[in-house]
Amino acid sequence: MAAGKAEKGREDRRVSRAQAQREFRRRAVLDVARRVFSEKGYHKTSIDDLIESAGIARGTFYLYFSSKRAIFDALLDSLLVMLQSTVRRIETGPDAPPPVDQMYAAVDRILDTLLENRETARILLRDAVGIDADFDQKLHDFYGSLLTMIERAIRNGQEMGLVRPCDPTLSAHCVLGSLKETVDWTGVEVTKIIDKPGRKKGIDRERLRGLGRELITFCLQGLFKAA
Amino acid sequence: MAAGKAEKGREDRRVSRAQAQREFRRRAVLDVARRVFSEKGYHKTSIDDLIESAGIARGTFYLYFSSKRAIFDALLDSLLVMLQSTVRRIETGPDAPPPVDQMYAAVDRILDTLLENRETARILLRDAVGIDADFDQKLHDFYGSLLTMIERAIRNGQEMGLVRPCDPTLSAHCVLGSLKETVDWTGVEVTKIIDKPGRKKGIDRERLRGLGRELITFCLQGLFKAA
Amino acid sequence: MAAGKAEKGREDRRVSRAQAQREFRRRAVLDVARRVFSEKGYHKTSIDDLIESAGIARGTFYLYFSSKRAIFDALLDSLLVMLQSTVRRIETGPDAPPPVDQMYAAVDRILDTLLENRETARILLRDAVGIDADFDQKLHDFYGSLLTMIERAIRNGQEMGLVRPCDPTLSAHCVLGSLKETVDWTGVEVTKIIDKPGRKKGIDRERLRGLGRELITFCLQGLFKAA
Amino acid sequence: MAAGKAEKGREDRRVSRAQAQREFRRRAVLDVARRVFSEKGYHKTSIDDLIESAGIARGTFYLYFSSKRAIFDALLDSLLVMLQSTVRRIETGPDAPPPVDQMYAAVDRILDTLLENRETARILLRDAVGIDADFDQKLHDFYGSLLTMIERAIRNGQEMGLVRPCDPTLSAHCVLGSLKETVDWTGVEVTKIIDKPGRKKGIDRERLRGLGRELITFCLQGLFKAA
DNA sequence: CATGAATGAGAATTCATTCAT
DNA sequence: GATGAATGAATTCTCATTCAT
Repeated sequence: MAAGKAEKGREDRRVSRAQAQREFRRRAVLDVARRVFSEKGYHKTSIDDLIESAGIARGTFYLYFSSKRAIFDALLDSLLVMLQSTVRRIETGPDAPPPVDQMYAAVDRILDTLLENRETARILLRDAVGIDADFDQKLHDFYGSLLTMIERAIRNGQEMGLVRPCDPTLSAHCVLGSLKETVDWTGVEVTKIIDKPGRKKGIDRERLRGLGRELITFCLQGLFKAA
Repeated sequence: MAAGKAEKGREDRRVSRAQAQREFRRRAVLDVARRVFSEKGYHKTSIDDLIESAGIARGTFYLYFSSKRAIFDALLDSLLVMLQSTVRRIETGPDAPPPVDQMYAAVDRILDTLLENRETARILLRDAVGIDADFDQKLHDFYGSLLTMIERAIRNGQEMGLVRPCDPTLSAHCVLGSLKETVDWTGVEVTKIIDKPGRKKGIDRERLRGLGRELITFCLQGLFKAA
Repeated sequence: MAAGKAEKGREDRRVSRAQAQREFRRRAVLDVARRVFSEKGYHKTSIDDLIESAGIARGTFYLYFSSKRAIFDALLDSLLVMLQSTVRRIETGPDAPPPVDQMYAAVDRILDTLLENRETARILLRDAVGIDADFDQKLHDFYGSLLTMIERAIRNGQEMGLVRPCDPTLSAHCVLGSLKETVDWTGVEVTKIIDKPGRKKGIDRERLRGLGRELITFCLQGLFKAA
Repeated sequence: MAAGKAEKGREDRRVSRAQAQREFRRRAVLDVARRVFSEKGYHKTSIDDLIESAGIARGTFYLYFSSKRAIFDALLDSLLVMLQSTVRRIETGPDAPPPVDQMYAAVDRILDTLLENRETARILLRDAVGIDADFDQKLHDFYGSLLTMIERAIRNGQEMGLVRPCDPTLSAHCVLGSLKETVDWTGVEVTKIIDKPGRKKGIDRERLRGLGRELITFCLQGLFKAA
C-alpha cells in the first residue's frame, strides 16, 4: 500500500522474473512436445507421453496449454508465422533486385527456416492434416497463399517473357511439391546425417545451400524458356 | 462324409457361390470405406461411420476385416500394388522404345491410375502417415522404390547425355513432389469440377492428358540440358 | 429379400423382443441409478458407482444414457411428468365436483405418486437444484406452474367467499412448502418404518391417507374463513 | 527471549493487531464466498472463483480456511448459530408473555435474521444438502431441533386447549415447510425488488413484517380450533 | 453367416490442495 | 504472512473389438 519506488521496482522485477520463468517453462514443454510429436505423430502422442517426457505433472501441462490441440497449434503457428514472414519479404517493386536473385534468396531463407525447424516442419508435413476442420482450414489458407504467390510470380515471369507458356496453377503446384518433398526428405534423411553428437545440432549450411540451388534450378529450368 | 461326386460338385458350387458372395460383400464394404475415409480422414472415421454407411452390423464388419487398421491397409495396398505394376512397366531394355516416350506413357498411366482412384489416392496422400510404424515402413518402402526408379532413370539419362548434371536424388524428390502435389490438387480441386451429376463420375481425360503433359514438361525441362 | 410373411413375422418378433430387452435393461440401470442417487446424492455419485451397482461395464452405461446428466434427467423427468399430469386432472368446470373434494383427491394423488416414487422424490427435493442452468430452469418452471395453480385456486376461493382475505402468492408458497416438507419427511422417515423386509415395499396407504388429510386440514383451515 | 514488560506489551499489541487484521481478512473472504456461493451454488463454485473474487492468492485462501468445505461450513455455521439463538429465546416460563405474542415475535426475529442473511439462507436452503455425511447430520440436527421446538409448542398449545387436535409432528413439518418456502421465495424474488441501487441493500421491513404476519396467520389458523 | 449388446482399456480434462520461495 | 506454480487423484466419456444368440 505505502510502497515506495524501491518497493515498486522490486515487485516489478519479481513479476517480470516470474513471467520469464513462466515463459521458460512453457518453452521447455513446447520443446518436448515438438520432439515427441515429431517422433510419434499427433494421434499416437498422448498427454501422458508429453508430461512424462517433460517430467511434469498432468495438471502442470494444463497450466501452460489449454489442450492437446492447443499445444499442437502453438507449435505449428510459430512455424507458419515464421514462414509467412519469410516469404512475404519478396519485393515486387520497380527497383527491387532481379526476380531470379530474389527467388534464390527466398528459397534459401525458406529452406533455412524449415531446416532450423526440422521437427516442426516434419509435423507440419506429416500430421497437420486431419486434426480438425479449423486446422485444415488454416493449412488450406497457408498453402493457398503460398500457391497464389508462386503463381503470381509465374504469371509475372510470363508477362516479362522470362517464363515459357505453361499452366501457372499446375506449375505452382509442382514448385510447391518440389519444395515440400525436398524439405521432408532433408528433414528426415539429412537429419540422420547431420544430427550427430559432436556436431551439436549444427546444420550443414554448405550442403543446404547446394540443395537450395539444385531445387531452384530444377524448377526454373522448367519454367524458363529454353535458351 | 458319404458324399458322391454329384454332391461334391453341388457343394463346390455352393461354396464358390458363397465365396463370390463374400467377395462381393467385402468389396461393397471397401467401397464405402474408401468414400468415408476420403471424406473424413482415417482418425475421424469410426467403425460406426463405416458400418452405418455400409448398412451392415458391427460384427459383420469384423467378419470381413480384422480391424480398422486392416481395412485401411486393404484399401491402400490395392492402390500401391496397382501403382507399382504401373510403374514397373517401364522398360529399360536395349530395343525398348525411346526413354522419353516411355516417360510420357508412364506418367500418363500413373496419373490415370491415380485419378481413377482419386479417393484412395487422397487417403494415401493425406492420412497414410502416422497410422503406425508398420504402415510408415510400407509407405517408406513404396516411395523409396519410386524414388529409386526415378533416380535410376535420371542417372541413365545423365549417362546418355540427355540429362544435365544435377543431384539425382534431390531431383528425384522434386519429380516425386511435383507428382504428389499435382495428384493431391487434381484429386481435390479437379474432382469438384468433374464430379458433377450428369457426368456420372466420368473423368475428364482430355484435361488430364493436358495436365500430364504439363507436369512432364515441368520436370523434363528442368532435367534436360538446355537445347 | 425374398422373405415371406412368416419370415417377416419372425423378424418382427425378434426385433420387438430385442426392443423389449433393451427397455428392460435400461429400466434396470435407471432403477439402480435411482437408488444410488437417492443414497449418495448426485454430486457424490460417480459413473463408477452407477456401473458397479448395476453390474455393467462402463461402455454399457453409455449405451443406454448419453451422460450422467442424462440419466438424472430421465429419472426426474418421469416424475415431473407424472406429477404434472396428476395435478392437471383438477377440473374447474361448472359442474365439476366441489372444489374441496377435488383438493382432497388431488393431494391424495400427489402424495400417492410421490410416495410411490419416494426415492426419486427425494432426489428431486435434495439434489435437483444446482445441477446446471437448464435444469434449474426446468425446476423453476415446474414449481412455477404448481404455484400458479395453487394461487389461482386460492383466488377462486376468495372470489367464492370460501377463502379468507390473504396474500395468495405467499399462501401458495406456504401450501407448496408444507407439501414439500411433508414429502421429504415421509420419504425419509416413513421409509425407514415401512420398508421392512417382509412388508415387501408395500406402502402403508392407510397412514398415508391420514397424513394427506392432516396436510390438507392444515392448509385449508388457514385459508378458510373461520366458521 | 529476554523481553521486558514493555516489550511484551508491544508484542501483545502487535500480536493482537495482527489477529484483528487476520480476522478482518477472514471476514472479507467469507463475505465474498457468501456472495459467490449464493450466486453459483456450492458445486459450481471453484476455489478459483473464490480467490479471484476476493483478490487473494490461492495459498492465502488456505491460510484462512482449511478447505472449500470448511469455508462453506463457516458460512452456514454462523447462520445456524444465529438462528438457534434467535429461536431459543422463546420463553415457556409461568409469567412469560402470552405464547401467541411470543410466536409472532419469534417469527419476526427469524424472518429478520434470515432476510438479513438472505444470501446465506439461500445457500442453506439450496446447496447445503448432499455436501457430505457430516454436514447432512448437522443439518438434520438443526432442523430436528427446530421441529422439536415447534412440535413441543404445538403439544403445549393442545394441552392448553388453544390448538385443535392434530398430528403434531406433521403439523410441525408443515410449519417448517411454510417457513422455508417463504424464505426461499423472499430470498430470491423479493431480493430482486428490494436490492435496487439507491436503496443500498436496505430491507423493506414494512413488507417483511406483513409477510411474517401472513405466514403466522396461515399457520395458526390451521392449528387453532375454529372459533 | 449375421447381429448388435457388451466390454474395458484408454484418453482428455478438472480442481482442491500443497509447498518452496 | 503471502504467493502462485505444481501436483495428481478423480472423473467423464469414447471407441475398437469380442462374443453369445
